[in-house]
Amino acid sequence: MGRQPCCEKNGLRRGPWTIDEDHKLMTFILNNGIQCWRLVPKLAGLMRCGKSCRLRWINYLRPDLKRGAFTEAEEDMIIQLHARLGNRWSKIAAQFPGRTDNEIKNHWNTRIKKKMKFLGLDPRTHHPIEQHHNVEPILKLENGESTSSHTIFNNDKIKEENNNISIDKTPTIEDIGYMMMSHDHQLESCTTSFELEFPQTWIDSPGFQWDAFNDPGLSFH
DNA sequence: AATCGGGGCAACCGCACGCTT
DNA sequence: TAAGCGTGCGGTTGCCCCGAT
Repeated sequence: MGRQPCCEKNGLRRGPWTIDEDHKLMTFILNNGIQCWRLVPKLAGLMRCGKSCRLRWINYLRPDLKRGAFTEAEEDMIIQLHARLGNRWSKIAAQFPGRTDNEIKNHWNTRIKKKMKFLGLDPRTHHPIEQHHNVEPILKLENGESTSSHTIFNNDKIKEENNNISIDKTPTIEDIGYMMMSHDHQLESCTTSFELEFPQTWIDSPGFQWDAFNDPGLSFH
């Protein structure tokens, strides 16, 4: 015997919530609290199923929700928690008061995953995608060519424009980020390459700037 | 100005789990 | 012990917005 659906589907509204529905749900919950989600829509006068009401409340209407973009510290923490917990979004969200599991999951899928791939890390395992440590993140340039962060870092022209960066050391993520932020021209030549530090150290770097990857001239694979 | 495509986010779906009967 | 029920969770979908063409 299969499970009963959580509600009768017939006659119930679906899709985006209206302001009036939000108002009804919020007023009801603030006045009466939540005893049984199945009863909430009936008592609140809503043509929604209880499950939909619960989701709307948790993800959008709760007064303690924190709005706005994720900070770099939050992103770093999400990555660390994901490495430990995997896709247990509710457990991860529990560490972020005011954030929802849905919000964190969406942020992971739309932003952090891409950035990890750029760093040569598998978002599922947090291990390098390649077997070797010298994984080169691949960048696509405006002119359609592909290159790597190594190439950018070792480009003579960029070196000239970033003379505050030593070329005799392994670049830090700050170095790469700085150079990528100022990258507004196409590469003309490649020079010697070097071994990158293990990518995980980039993420752990306290000065790591994700914004470095928003350079309009670059896109991620 | 119109169209297209991609990104981001809200919401839905189905399953799992724990509690009750 | 098994069935029913309510809720939570994670994956997926669909829609809207915005930038590019």
